Amino acid sequence: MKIATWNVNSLKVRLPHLLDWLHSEAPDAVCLQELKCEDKAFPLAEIEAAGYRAVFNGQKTYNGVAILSKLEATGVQRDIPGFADEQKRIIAATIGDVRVISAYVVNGQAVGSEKYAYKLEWLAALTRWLQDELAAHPKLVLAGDYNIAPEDRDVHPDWQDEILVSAPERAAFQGLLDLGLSDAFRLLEQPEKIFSWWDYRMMAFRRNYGLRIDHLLVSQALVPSVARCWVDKAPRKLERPSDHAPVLVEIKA
DNA sequence: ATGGCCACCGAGGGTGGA
Repeated sequence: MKIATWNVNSLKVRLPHLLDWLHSEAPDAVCLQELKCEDKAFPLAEIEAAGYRAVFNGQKTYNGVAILSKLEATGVQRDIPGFADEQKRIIAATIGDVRVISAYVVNGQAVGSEKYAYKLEWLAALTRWLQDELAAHPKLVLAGDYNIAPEDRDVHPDWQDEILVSAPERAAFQGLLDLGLSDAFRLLEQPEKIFSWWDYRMMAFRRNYGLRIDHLLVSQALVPSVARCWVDKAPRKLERPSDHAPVLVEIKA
């Protein structure tokens, strides 16, 4: 089973890239973030024509998440239960025997800002909810744009901002790992300087000035089955790309 | 020179992203 996460930065703009990529990579499930479209504008017909079902939680202009899958998605949950939030950042569904969550973590803008406080509150609520999800679903993948680079090796050294790498953000990421989740990417040998996001400016992609902020966390029951985890840089090289590249994990049957 | 790009909304520049 191949599961992917991809912040598409506008589903409308990136739909041609997404459809081509679904055809070439044929993932079993894809978690999307930053749809930036309302549910009524979701391009369901095009995605179904590509051989995928879709569940989604969209909003106008900002945020928005979806899960595409070849098999039917059941037990769909939108948003974090008990956490009042206008922003559409979570959708969860069961595909086969795996619980899949597509998460778009708050960016936070700047350390100490109101948005930063919201980021930490949101992550705390996510972590509380994940305890219940893990208890109910031993096989679970928490996939998404975390807006956190977990370690220094996940950051190009020229990154000067505190946001995305601050100690409280990294502690929140560790809090998710402490639930019994593992960063699939770090379960395996990896090359150095692998990133999942590159700024549109400064020729950052060409220079590989990036951050690894898109992650696939897997529950303990899945750890022995993780065969491969990688970033697919190909879509980032296309004309008018998302600033994020998709990240994939291969899970043995 | 403390920006540079991209997408959004909406009709032009402000906001947000990371």
